[in-house]
Amino acid sequence: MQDQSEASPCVALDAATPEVLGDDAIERLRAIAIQHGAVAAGTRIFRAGEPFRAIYGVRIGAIKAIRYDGAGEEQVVAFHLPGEFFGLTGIHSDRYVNTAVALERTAVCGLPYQRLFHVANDHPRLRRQLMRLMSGVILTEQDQYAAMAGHTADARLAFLLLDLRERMSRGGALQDRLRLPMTRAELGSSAGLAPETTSRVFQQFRRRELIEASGRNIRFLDLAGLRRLAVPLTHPGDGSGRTTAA
Amino acid sequence: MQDQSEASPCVALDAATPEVLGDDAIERLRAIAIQHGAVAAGTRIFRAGEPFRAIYGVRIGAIKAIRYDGAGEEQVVAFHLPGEFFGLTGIHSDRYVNTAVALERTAVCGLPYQRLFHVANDHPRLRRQLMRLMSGVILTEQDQYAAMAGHTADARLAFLLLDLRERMSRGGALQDRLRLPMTRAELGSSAGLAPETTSRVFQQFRRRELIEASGRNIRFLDLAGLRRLAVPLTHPGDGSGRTTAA
DNA sequence: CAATCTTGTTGATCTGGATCATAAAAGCGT
DNA sequence: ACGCTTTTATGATCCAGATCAACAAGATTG
Repeated sequence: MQDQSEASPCVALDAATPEVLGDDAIERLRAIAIQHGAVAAGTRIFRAGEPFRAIYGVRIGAIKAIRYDGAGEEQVVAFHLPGEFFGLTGIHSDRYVNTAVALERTAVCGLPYQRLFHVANDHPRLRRQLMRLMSGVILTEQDQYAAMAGHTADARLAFLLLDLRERMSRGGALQDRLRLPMTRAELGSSAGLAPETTSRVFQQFRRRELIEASGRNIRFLDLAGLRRLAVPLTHPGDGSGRTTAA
Repeated sequence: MQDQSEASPCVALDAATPEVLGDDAIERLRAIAIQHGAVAAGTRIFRAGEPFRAIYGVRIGAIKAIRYDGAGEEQVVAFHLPGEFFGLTGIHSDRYVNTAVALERTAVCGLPYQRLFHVANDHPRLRRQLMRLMSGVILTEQDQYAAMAGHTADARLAFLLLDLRERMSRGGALQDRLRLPMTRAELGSSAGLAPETTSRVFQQFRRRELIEASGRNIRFLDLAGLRRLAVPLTHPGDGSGRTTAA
């Protein structure tokens, strides 16, 4: 458990700073958080059907949440990046409904739900933060849904790339280069597209000089062009004029 | 505000009975709940961008949550039926992100969020219930997403019909007849399909004798057949062997 | 460093569903 | 009951993307 990288500790519940939660809450969260060591790509954090115990935060790496579609075909439901939480559907069902798999060398931390709930009993601000967190997940989910339903392959992937770009540069300035943690097939699956289509759309983006891409390394060349292409997720009146999911 | 029909009062937070929450909590919830009178089809409960004040529960009727896609095209994000809550994305954003429109003569009740939160301060069980509620919404959203992404029009609509059937017979026994509160176009939009396609799939279902349908009145003739067709949402290990979203 | 396996690319073909167009029904207001 | 509007049905055409297939390029492993 050599935590040289203290990046995105579990305690930073959806960017909740000590000022937001108060020192005591942070302290107690730190006490119940289970910092798991880094695991290799392909490791399952939990499987669908297992009893629900804890919600998880990503510290470093990336997670995919998948389901097995009738014929055993894997379907990607969501990606989870550092600073984000997953496993929340378990609260309702008392079981995990998705299977969570590490996409690369990944470290997560667990917040046992019962204990988390107890801590929240003493900290109204933590309660508020939890509600915000869950609401944010609903929002992201809806954004995703709205962006995929009834739109072209280019629009979907442009949306996804811009979304990943925002989420992969948590806190820091937005990068114009990034290394995708997932395969084309996984990216496609999450957008309801065949792997071949995903690959072809990437080629198209390259030809149009919207991005550079060699393997999983992406470089954004023309953000405006991509945004024009992507499904515009207008959240009117939020003042920031932002277009992609938070 | 003549509430002759006390069906699905706002207080029954996701099927939370007095035994679950305790009498006092129920009492206080009742005190803050705002029972709105029935409104006509087409009435907007709130608009995207408006400041968030309350979450809403459907008492009677039905709601569609919509977004306006770039060109002003309306996209249905979700339907809300009696006993269900909506507007929860506002918690995160402090603004409503969807527009909520009554599909038919509809009565809703509002739970002002700040007050709800205050009540919850005194009632741990209500807090737990709220978390469950939000988690359940995330789950439903994901189910929807997984059911739509990368599946055929038949599969999507079969899923939707079965899902609506379950949700429209809250509590009571499942009906084999039901009256859809939405048009083909709205149904299609929520599944990412063109209205024409929706209509054609309905015809196909009729020919195959899976359903009877005259206008918005549906009669289920062959549930097993529909289920075979629909995207199977296996939630493994939940014991009930249920297939559609909760 | 081969040998193997996974991932990514590209081509050819085929089809499900969008789109365009038109007509028949339902609703609905008066 | 009568127009008027909205919704539903159905046909014809077209195209985006799935599917099948083959291969190139990285990764991984012994």
